[in-house]
Amino acid sequence: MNFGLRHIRYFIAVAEELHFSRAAEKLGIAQPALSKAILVLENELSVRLFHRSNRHVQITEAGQTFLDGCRNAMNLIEQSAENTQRAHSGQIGTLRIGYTDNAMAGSLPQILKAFQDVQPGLVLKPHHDVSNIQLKKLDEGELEIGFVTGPINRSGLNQCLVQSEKFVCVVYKDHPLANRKTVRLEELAKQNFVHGSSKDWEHFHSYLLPLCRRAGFVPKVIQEAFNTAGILGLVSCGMGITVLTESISKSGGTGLTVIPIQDMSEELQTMAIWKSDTMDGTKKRFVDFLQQGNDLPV
Amino acid sequence: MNFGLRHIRYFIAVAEELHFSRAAEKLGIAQPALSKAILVLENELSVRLFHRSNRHVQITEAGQTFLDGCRNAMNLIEQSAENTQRAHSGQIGTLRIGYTDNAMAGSLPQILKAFQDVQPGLVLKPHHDVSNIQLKKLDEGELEIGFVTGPINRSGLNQCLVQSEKFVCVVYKDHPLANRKTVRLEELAKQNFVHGSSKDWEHFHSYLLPLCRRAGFVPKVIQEAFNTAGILGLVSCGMGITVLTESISKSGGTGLTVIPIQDMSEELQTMAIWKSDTMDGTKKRFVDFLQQGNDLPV
DNA sequence: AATTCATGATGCCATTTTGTTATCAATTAT
DNA sequence: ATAATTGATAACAAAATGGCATCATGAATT
Repeated sequence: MNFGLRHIRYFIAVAEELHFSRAAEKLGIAQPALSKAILVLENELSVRLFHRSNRHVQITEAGQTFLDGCRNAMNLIEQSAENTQRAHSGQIGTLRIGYTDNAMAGSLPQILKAFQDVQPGLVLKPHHDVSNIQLKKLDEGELEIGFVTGPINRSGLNQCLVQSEKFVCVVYKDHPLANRKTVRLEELAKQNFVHGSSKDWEHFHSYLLPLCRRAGFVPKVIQEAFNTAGILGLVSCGMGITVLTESISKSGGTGLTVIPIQDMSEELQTMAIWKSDTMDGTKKRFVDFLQQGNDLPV
Repeated sequence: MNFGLRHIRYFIAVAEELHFSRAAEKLGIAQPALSKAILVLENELSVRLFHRSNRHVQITEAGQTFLDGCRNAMNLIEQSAENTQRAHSGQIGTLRIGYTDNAMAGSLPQILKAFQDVQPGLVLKPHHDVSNIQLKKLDEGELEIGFVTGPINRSGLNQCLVQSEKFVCVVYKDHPLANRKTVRLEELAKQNFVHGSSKDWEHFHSYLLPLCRRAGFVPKVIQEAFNTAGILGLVSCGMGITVLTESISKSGGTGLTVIPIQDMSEELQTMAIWKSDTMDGTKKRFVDFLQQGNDLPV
């Protein structure tokens, strides 16, 4: 098997014309070159592909078999080269996108929808993961884009602000604070907190806890849940209160009261984040779409 | 699209190893040659296929797309080359075989069955045609093998005797001759004959008529039919008599009597026949199988 | 029968492609 | 800081491909 695409192209031409001189002309080469190329191919396969008399050329049965295969292969390769170029320019492809509860409760759905409208050739595969896991998956190439709680300070990653939300206090509707218009953070010092589990929510906590510490207390956590729905469920049945962000706290359903936190200027930022090397076409398209001007390289 | 199978092979190797030096070693070439080949491929496609840092090589998304296509194409080509060789050696393929009523009523079914048993990879496609048409189709490459009434005297065709049968007289069961043990050919001079239509049966007649002429008469044809079944049908309902061969006259069913013809040494020969150029593998196998020693080249 | 014609094969040389060795440049590990 | 790893580059060698002139053969023409 030591022939090339060139031989295959020539073979197809001869099979189509059944005439060496004409096929050679069509290929833009001289007839002897074509004769030689076909001979090489025949030797390589140890198969006679054409019956040639000096009057007529006809394809052998084996030649016909080979022709079918060659036609398919050539189409496949051409098609594939085209797809490759489209994948390169980002017209087709797959984008694995990580998201947090915060991102999905906020502006991510609209972003994905809008992007799909502009780039219908791309398949988006969203994966729900907390920020830490997303960072790991980005590193290991299991995600192209993450939507995480930020900002992140890590080299090799670029990011872009997607949303910024105030923290709010969520209590069950019979709670003493339930009818307050606002609370101050330090008022929560003696409350029982429901939190996300330490391991998975470490990232979120790393933004919230310093603020509590600044307000002079460490939250008294009496219960942990694995996700937002779990936290809000525990809150609504009276286990305690929690602090989340505006948009996500809306998803809790009845039995809950959301109270703005007074004098708290810090917001929880959700960032799109991606590896700055390996900028493939699809990723580039998505990032360009996101940025529309407001890049924040690390 | 000006790259070759070589580039594709190299690309697959690099994609598998994700390491130029190792891939080169595996391919049995030096690393710079491989680097250059991949660069050529990338330029040709205008697509970066690998992200290379000095420490790691990873495939791009576009590269992955191309890899899939290349793998398929390579498999296809390798598979196809193999099939081509098998087709050449006659292990696989198709054989279009023409046959006359005589051949099919005689030994052809056993021949085809026996050949299929020995060469299960070959597809046999039998076509019912009178000898003339078969010869034309052989010429035009629409048949590989014909089973015709012979012998044939034509250059470029080889043949091989398959069966040789006595002529017999077929009459309806109430016919005056019906209870005779044998007849002589000249006794049929005054009988009404049912024949095959002149055009299609010309070939059969060209063997039978000279024998009648030698016996001193020209058959009085009162009815023509298109095929053997038609002839025997007309005979059985009393339209006349006919002369056919032993085996085929057995297929006529009731109402008919078959009478050997006395003192008639000539027999109707059925020959396998094929073009002597264009000896493809499948045809060669079939011919070798048929001959088992007794070739009759023209 | 002799001649011409059509057509694929062959020999020889030029050009292009492919490959090798030595070396560089950049990055990581020690 | 130094050594090691690894892909890219340069210069040259080998192999492949292509072109031109010519040959060989069988068919068509005279």
